[in-house]
Amino acid sequence: MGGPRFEPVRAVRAYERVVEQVEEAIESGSLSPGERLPSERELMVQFSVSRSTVREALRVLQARGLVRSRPGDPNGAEVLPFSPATLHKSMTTLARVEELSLAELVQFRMVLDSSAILLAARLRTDAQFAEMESAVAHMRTAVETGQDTFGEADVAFHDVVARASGNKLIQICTDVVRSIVLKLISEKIADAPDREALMRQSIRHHEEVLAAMRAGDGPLAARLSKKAMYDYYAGYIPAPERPALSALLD
Amino acid sequence: MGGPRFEPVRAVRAYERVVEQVEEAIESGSLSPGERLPSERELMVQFSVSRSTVREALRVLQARGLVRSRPGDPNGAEVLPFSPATLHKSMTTLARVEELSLAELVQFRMVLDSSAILLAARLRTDAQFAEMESAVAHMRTAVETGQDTFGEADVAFHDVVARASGNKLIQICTDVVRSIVLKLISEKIADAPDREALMRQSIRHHEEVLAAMRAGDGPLAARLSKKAMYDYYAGYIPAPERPALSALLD
DNA sequence: CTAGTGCACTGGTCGGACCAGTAGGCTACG
DNA sequence: CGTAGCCTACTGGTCCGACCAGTGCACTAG
Repeated sequence: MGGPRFEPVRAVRAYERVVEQVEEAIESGSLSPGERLPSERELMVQFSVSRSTVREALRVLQARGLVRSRPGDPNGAEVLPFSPATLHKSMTTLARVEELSLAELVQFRMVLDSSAILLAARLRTDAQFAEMESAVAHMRTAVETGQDTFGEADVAFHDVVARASGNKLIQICTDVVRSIVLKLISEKIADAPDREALMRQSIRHHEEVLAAMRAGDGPLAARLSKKAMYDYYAGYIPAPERPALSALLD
Repeated sequence: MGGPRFEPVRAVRAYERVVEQVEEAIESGSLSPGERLPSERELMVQFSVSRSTVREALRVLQARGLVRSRPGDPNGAEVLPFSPATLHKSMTTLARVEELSLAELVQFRMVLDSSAILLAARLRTDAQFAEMESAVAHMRTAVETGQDTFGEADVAFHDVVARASGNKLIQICTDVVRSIVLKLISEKIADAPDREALMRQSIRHHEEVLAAMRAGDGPLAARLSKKAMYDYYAGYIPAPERPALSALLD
């Protein structure tokens, strides 16, 4: 010990340095969404690398959701506003590769959703509360008239709640996890024999949550929402995993 | 309406189809972590595309954290086990580009951590509980002896808890968000004038949480953990954002 | 049997070429 | 004079062939 600590000189590839520079420019704000990068042929001059290298760098940036390029576009690649698409992508592969069970996903939804409701109970605006009410009303009419928009209305409800929580991270993760869960069990839901009963029960639960929020009782609303989601999804989850789910219920 | 619904024929690029096929092979399990892809020159024969196209596809796969390639390796690219690295990456850029505030990140940690504790209170093994106790003990000795390992021990504690929750998603997200938060305020923490007082208070809070878990009172442990994290981080958060944070406290 | 040396691969980079698109300026027609 | 249509100068997407610096393994010389 003592003596100068030399760092291992990892061979840094040319395209990586291109990625770094562009990334830096974007994250520092000197390149804003909507702006255009120079053309590939221009970039290869500026970075003094070959076009292959420029293209590989652009592929990486594109994979990270930072830019998009369109063939034939007289301008260069477009700098994109951040979207949770890549977050969504990596979480989806996480779910598939890492064998995330449906139970874990639903459990995570319960956590996120109940927290969002707890926050929304205190921080929501009246307009947002009205949105929630109209979403639930929409759920009800969907069931009454036999329309197939129950799911959409349900999603809309939870979207407003997530927005009202004021936490973008909660909002994004809610969105991502929900879409994964829905994709996993969309067929099962459609085939459920007691589907209408489940929907009616769900509506009741949503109304109870709204009532608690109206009364200003955030913790109660949060608890109710966990219970609601548990009741809605428990049927699709293997019995041995249900105890872990119900462990979330106070 | 009526008539055949034609889908817009989005020009699908060659390298994308290569990506899809390899991704499919990996996620379906026919290509397991540790296995090797054929060499680039072999792939360009199998897919009958040029090497440039193969390389662009590999860059995308690499950016998604699915494979890694090393120059000179006689074997092809290596299929990687999933790692939250890309999740971490996209969340970090989210934090930088989308202006995720420190308050939101800490709030999210409070949500994740308290839920993990709620679950761990019921699902933990005795060995895991012993690990938690030893982590807290380590925190204490670090403060007593003036060692700089308080942070590590703290991280170790929350790591055990996340593991004990039995939910891999909670575990991964906890890890990612925590490292981002720590990076954001590592300097501030080191410079805090009342640092030792904060540490002692934090230890007390951890012990209270442990006591509640020992008593089997998960909800209490969860509530205490939220309070603990709030007290520990509130000082670093601008006053106007603190109400949103404390809204999580029951 | 071991230590050293090639060799036959690997991925990384380069340069040049062609294609199918697009956008905008220009021309020719109304 | 205005507009519809073409034309050109770009763009990104793909291909090819070449070279380099590494790596591992087989082979050879000790």
